[in-house]
Amino acid sequence: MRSILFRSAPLQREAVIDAYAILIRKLKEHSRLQKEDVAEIRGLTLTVRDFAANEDFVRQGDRPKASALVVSGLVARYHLLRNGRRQYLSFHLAGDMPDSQALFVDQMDHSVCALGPASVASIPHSDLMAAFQRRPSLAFAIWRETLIDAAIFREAITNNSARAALPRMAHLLCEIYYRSRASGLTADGTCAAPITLQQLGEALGMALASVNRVLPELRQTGAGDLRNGRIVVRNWDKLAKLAQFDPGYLHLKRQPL
Amino acid sequence: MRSILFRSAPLQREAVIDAYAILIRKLKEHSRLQKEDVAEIRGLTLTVRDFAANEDFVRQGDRPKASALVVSGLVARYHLLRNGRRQYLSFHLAGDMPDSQALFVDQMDHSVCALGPASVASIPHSDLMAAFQRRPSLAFAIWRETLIDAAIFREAITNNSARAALPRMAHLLCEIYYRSRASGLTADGTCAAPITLQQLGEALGMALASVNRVLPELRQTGAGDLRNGRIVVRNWDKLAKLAQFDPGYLHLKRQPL
DNA sequence: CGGAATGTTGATATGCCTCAACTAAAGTGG
DNA sequence: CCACTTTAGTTGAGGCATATCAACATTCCG
Repeated sequence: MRSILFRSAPLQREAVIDAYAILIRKLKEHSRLQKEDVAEIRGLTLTVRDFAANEDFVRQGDRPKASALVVSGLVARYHLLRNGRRQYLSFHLAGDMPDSQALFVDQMDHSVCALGPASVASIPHSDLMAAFQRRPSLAFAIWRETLIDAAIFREAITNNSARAALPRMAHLLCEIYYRSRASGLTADGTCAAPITLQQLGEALGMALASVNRVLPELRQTGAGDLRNGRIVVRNWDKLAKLAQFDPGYLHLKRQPL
Repeated sequence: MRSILFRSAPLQREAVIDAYAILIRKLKEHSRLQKEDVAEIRGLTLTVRDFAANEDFVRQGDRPKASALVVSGLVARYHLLRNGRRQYLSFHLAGDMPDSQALFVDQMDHSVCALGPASVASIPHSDLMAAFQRRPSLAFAIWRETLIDAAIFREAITNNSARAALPRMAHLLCEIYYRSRASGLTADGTCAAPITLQQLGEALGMALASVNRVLPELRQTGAGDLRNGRIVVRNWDKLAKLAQFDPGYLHLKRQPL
């Protein structure tokens, strides 16, 4: 857990500037921001830190005094069960605030970790609360963000409870790809998704062996794939149909795909 | 769908007064309310309606202009799948606001229905937004409410993905009972839960036949039961242990059970 | 270069689903 | 109020999807 503050100054400035822009961009995906809102965001104190793959930055039971903002990389929330098993709950891209709930709920009921190497900014709750007082519309934008999170959780309940292995896996790939695309993180029908097969199983409620049977099956359909830490979409319509994927629940601006 | 407005006046007044008290009580379960917050709540326009069992009051695709507040009875959120199957997502007791997300997310991605007969109050979004402007702390209390909802969704992901049938069912009973108790809705170790076995299966991602095998199995442990639309807790410690139930995620004030 | 993490594949077991037939209860209309 | 219809609950037989266990290949990383 190295803080970027210990790096060379130019790099730090660059990273911090990016972080503001990334948050602004993300909130604009679903909310209208006035100039004043943007100004408030730029007034927030951001401290960017780099994390290695599999490093936790929030743990179940913590009482954080700051909220995280993903600047780059992929992070995930997960429950830790008694038997040591993990249940991954959601994945978060650049611009996401994977622990914004800690603003109003004292104790973390889950952990958050980096999946691959990731940069995460930390924003003091006090800064956010002060900004909310001055600009309620900024609070509403972040509230909306947490509500979309909830919609993603709901979809995960349905996905893991009501869909067979293949469509279930396809649905998760659709979701990550669609959200990546909305955030401008895709290229050539691919996006980064540094998820191991073990983790994929722990997200979908499947055994590792099953993941290793279903993923090649999905590959063979020619619709899409997950390989070398990247999602590859070969035929979006086919993949979405296979997954019964309807992006409405993401509440993003509709865009052709 | 009969509006209580068509009933005799005294009944209406009684119901409306109850509804305010119920919301105030509920928010106090996790948030501190100042006198001014309570006054704002009492200034909201509430319209109470009665619903029959299985009646929807919000539908997937709707763009509601008012938020619902459960006054009595049990309601549930659910996804409707292409094949007509339902996936129940969460259950809501008196005091809950099962569609508060509609305040900031335009279109409903799920439906809400009454499970048994239920009374539900409707609060115009405009009223709520105006109250939020005057009392940000009230907005934060309701925000917190939506964040606890999200925690319940997360737990459902874990429950339906990582637990076998018996503990899974036990966990849901624990949750509903624990929340009922926090809201003062239990008596003699029982609480109302007008859920059919079919619906129980559609909440837990289990086939009806499986529910009909696992429920008697749970009954035989002597820990708890669901019968005639009521949850019966015979041995809380045993039930909670069986379910691996840890109420932390509900973020309520801890209370001995 | 060695060890750990990740990915692959096969054999076997089993929990849960599907299908089906039936009972019991509840609600409805004559 | 009773016959009828519908909904809810029960139970059995059989099959299949997915878990579990195990051995091994591969890649990553220090």
